[in-house]
Amino acid sequence: MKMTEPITLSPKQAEIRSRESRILQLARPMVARQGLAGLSMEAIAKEMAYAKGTIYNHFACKEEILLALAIQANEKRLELFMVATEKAIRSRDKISAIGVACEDFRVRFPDLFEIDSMVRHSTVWEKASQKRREMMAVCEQRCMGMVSEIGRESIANGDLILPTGTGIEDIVFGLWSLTYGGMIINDSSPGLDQIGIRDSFAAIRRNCHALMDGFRWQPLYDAQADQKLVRSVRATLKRKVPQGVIVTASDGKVAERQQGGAER
Amino acid sequence: MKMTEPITLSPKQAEIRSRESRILQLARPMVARQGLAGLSMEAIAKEMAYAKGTIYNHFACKEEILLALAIQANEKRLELFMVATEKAIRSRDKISAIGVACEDFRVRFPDLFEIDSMVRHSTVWEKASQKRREMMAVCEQRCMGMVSEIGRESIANGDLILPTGTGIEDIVFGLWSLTYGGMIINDSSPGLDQIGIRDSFAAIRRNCHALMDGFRWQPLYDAQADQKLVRSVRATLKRKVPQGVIVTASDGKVAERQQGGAER
DNA sequence: GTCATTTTTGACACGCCGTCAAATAACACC
DNA sequence: GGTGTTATTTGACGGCGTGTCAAAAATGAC
Repeated sequence: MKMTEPITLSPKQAEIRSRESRILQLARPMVARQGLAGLSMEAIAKEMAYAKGTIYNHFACKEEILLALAIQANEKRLELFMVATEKAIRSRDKISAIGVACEDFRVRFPDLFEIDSMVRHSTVWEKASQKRREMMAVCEQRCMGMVSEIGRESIANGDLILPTGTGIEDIVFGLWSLTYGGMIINDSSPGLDQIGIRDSFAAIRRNCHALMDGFRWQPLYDAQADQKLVRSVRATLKRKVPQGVIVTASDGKVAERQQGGAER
Repeated sequence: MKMTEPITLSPKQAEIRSRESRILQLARPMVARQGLAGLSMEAIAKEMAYAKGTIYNHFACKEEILLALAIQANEKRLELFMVATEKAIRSRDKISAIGVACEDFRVRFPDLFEIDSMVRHSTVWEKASQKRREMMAVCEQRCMGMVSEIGRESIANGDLILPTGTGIEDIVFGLWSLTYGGMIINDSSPGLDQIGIRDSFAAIRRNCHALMDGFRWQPLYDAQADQKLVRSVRATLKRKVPQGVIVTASDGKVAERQQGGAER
């Protein structure tokens, strides 16, 4: 029978723990290059000079690894959300700041963005373990919840008045659809810019504002003010969140590993 | 050396042609069930009682089959667009009608919807042949183009005045992102309705209207009028487009095969 | 009926998944 | 250090699938 967690880790235990994140580190570029098919348990084992079985001790299948990476992705995204909203005062500005954070995430962690979207396919989702699915769900709720909270703030101080039959979640859902959907379409629609979309991020941002304007969420869109805010949030993100990877062990503990950040 | 296309097909030629669509018919449910991984050239060959090599004569790889199905999907969607807009008079109503057509497509051809989104992944897209990719791009442009055209109509008669720096394509892109993104998120976000989204289609529709309202696209949203329109379009679609599959041979010829339609 | 051309066939080489009994390493206690 | 127990690692194995290609079979023109 297994006792409760020991206070100190034996050297062996520690080695096993660290292996977990090494696997994820190796897996990430594989997935980025070739999708789920490019992620090979065999290849990971060979690369790490372990037998295949050892890798399977950590993750029961490819999909588990993918989900673990997706969880990292959402943690990173949430981190960006936090940093982005720090300085904003009016609620609607906070929403805009989160939009910029989404762009930033997409640009600076394209592989994580991709992984996050892969995980949504039922064929992946269904193969992963209950436990990890729940962890993922929690991550997602935290992101959504943060935006909803800002919305409620806006309602409380009178900046937003909901039409009857519409909840703040519906609007959050809309902003999210617009942002996420726009990015997916932009990545995958051949000749979209040919049709007239030069800067798809700008278009997405503009559309989010139109959506909020449509609900008369105050203060209404002002091109100049928006541009200023976008620039400021981008600068903040660049300064406070250097390139990096959050490595999460399966037990939920988190370790940070910086890759290219100039500052500590 | 090959001559130009003969006017009449030899029996053998005809058999080969028809095999093409039989393959697609078989492939469709496979993909629907298990995604790309569930689509097996081997299984198709076995099912059809041909050798594997024969299947490879038609499609160089799984991805080719998937793309062929995606093309069918887009043809079907365009058909729904056409039918849906038939009766609308005001441009903005036509846009709403297309939104309803998107819902209808999602509901009645969920497998095609899924296939369409699978094809967007770079790992699939890149493996398919140039030729088929172009066919797909054309299909997509036709759908987009139809919506843009309606937008231009609105501008021409004064129902919509674009802000400077915004093109009609940007708004179309927004509507599309909202609709497509919303459906994807709805399918894949665990516990979205738990958070408060009961009827995601209604939410998407409402958000599309908010987006248009945000651009002051006339006539502005009116819940009653909208509900009436939605019902009417749904009825029209059900009547004029019974369940069916468009089967397209690789040469672009089209054959229709009805599955469950009561009327011819 | 003959022969050139087109089409089909299925064995083959390869790669990967996930399993599991046996081998090895770690540890706890004397 | 020795010994027995438990935890971990190993890699061969069966299964499934891809994509190829030389040989076999079918087709059709004369």
